[in-house]
Amino acid sequence: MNHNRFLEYIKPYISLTSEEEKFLMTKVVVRNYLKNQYIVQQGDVCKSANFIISGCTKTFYIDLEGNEHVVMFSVEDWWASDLGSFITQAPADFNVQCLENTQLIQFSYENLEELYVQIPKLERLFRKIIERAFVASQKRIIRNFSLDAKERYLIFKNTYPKIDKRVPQYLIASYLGITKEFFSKIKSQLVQKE
Amino acid sequence: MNHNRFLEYIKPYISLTSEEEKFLMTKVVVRNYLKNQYIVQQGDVCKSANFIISGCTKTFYIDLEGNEHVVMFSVEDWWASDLGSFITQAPADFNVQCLENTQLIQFSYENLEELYVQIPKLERLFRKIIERAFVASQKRIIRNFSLDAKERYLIFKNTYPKIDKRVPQYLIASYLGITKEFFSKIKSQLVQKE
DNA sequence: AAATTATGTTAATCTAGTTTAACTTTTATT
DNA sequence: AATAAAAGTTAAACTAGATTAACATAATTT
Repeated sequence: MNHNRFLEYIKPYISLTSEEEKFLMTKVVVRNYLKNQYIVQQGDVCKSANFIISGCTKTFYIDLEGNEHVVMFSVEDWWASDLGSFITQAPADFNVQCLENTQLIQFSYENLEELYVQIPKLERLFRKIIERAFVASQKRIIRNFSLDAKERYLIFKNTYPKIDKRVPQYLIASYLGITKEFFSKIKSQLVQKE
Repeated sequence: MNHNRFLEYIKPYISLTSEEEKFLMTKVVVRNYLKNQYIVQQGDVCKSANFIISGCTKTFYIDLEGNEHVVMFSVEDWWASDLGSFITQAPADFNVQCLENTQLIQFSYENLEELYVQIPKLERLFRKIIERAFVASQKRIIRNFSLDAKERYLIFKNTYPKIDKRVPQYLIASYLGITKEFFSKIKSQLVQKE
């Protein structure tokens, strides 16, 4: 029944027969992680594509100075993997860590390759998912260049109101590319205006 | 013969029979643009996926203050489209303009959909291409947050030495997210160190 | 309930990068 | 060849955001 969430998720993209759905289910693993556990560690190979059934993760990078930079947050119906590491099976640049207890559906690299062969429609599914992710990523680059931190925060808050309330504020600051101190300043300015 | 460049390009990803190659060729158009011409205009729908045979383009965004922000450069063997507009067939956020006379292979939206049906391997091809593009885009976001402008420029110069020499410097500044004046300062600092 | 530890705020000082403006060099156009 | 337009440089004044540091308020752990 935990698979259902994934099967619902893919319906707007492709339709599978019930046999295909059953076969797919035999090729995935449902796994539970506790808050603060790592799903992927920088330097290790990301062995599975992870779909979130419940919970919340941060994907982040520790730079050479030891500073943490949040690349993305993932919640229900989204993915939490180091895709670069997964597709090349090379060491990960990013960490993925649980911000809450999190339940995942995991596609191992080998099983997903097999699924692509057995159910070619899945190529289409993942093509479409990644197309959208790429477009969002490009737009974020542009926003980072053309908007100041306050504007970026307002867009974030509007786009992901649940995440804004759900994760520690210093991680949102990191996602926005600013320090927690400056983020604090921005928020107090926004409160005063109301 | 202009198709050959594309057929070579896809070989690392998928292998097509010669019938498939021929069919594919009937579904694309080769088109020539002059320097400064627009392939895609912000506000219009991006009607085709464009593969560059020769030439060079910039993909850019004009913000509300009228400032230009370069999202990417594209040269031979790369793509020059507003993918977000193409996949949704909604108005483009970005412009794509030729920096040189440019020859393209164009896949119209309808023809590409048909190609996906007739040659399902193409789903795999485009999945893999976009996976890589997404990974590169994520890494760029992180670099923009964790490195200063000088470091970003050195990485750009190393990664795309040809582009560095091929396009106007003020566009590279825009791609790096800095002003042309500050870019000029950085470069003179780098020259002095040698 | 006390004590840690994690998270959040405020304010002073500092800096990477912007803005403005004047100037130089290169490239296109007549 | 002359002129205009586009691209690139330099320098002074300025600002968004970083840094440092001290403090405040949750949230956990003992």
